[in-house]
Amino acid sequence: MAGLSFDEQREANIARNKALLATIGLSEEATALLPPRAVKPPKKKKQLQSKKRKAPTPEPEKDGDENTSDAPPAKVSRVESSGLRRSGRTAGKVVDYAGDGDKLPQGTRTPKLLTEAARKGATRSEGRIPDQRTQDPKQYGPIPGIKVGTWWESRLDCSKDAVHAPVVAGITCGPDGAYSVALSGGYEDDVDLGEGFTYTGSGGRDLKGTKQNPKNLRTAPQSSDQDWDNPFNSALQRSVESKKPVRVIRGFKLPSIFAPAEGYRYDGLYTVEKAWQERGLNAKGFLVCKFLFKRVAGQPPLPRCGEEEDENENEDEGEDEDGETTLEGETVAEQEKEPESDEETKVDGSNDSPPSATKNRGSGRQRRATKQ
DNA sequence: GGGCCCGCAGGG
DNA sequence: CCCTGCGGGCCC
Repeated sequence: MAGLSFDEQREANIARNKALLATIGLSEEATALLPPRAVKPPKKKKQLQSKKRKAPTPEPEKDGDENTSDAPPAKVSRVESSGLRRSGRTAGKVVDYAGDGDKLPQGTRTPKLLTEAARKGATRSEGRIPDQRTQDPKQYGPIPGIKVGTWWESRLDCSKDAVHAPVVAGITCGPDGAYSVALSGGYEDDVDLGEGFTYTGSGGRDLKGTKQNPKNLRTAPQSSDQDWDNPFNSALQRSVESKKPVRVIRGFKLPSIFAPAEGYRYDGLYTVEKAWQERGLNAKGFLVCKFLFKRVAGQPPLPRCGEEEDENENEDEGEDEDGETTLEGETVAEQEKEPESDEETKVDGSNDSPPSATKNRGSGRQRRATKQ
């Protein structure tokens, strides 16, 4: 297996990944049916580029300022507020979360509920992201108060909500498997069918460059084999055995119709069905660790492309597409305590009313295709 | 639009 | 304390 061209190798890998997805009942055809608008017509790019940022505080850092959390509950809508952009490094620099001293006691930490907006089920995270983490990301299953479909502008915001702690890393390790993973592109032979996907592990990247050309990067192209000694990969391997659910977030860079147009979105819980190794799409064909994920049944349907939560508030239980009588009731486990609603009839997410979004942002993010 | 630092959170 | 990791902004 050395004579394959890049494209041939790519096709072979994708075919293999799809075949594995088929073993858990997922096919591309089924995926194509789901939404009315699977294929996205070319859209006209709208400005949307500027990352409006919630106004931090006029004063970069002021000592006094105790408990910043009492911020305005309302806030609402992600008003662009025109200018005002996250001035990265040069500006304030010291962002100092945790405000003054008061580091979390680590062991025992008062839960401290999220803001009203969060509990109410805001699909957007604006205005309610805590300055410092209020919940423990090192727990399996859903994060209390964070609904499926919650969206963040950045990985750091997602981290603050404890859904996926690392800011760069894609996998969070735990004793009985990974707590969470992030799908953000980066590997061309990963296949995302929404209800399931294949995922590539960590390691084998040349972050420090070469001796002659030293670098200090956070991500880089594959330069060696990935192995199971890698703590991230082994964690996902344990997930296969433990069957513990893994929180999944999809990022805007993911080349998939299930990727959010912007930012990062919590897509609920998945289980890792299988772990294996295969040749990656590297010129040298380095080995990569791969994993087969399957979405836990009974969760809100995944939005496609630009359609986040739309207005479809309660679409009743019209058992549409894939839903097909799954519902298992308690199968979803503690997805949330809602004893009254016997059926899944929309557990959470989906409802809510988008403040102003209306998201037309189709953001065409074309399918890969590069790398000819 | 690509290259390049550099901050953040976790683990060893 | 050092290193790693599917970010992200800035500069070129």
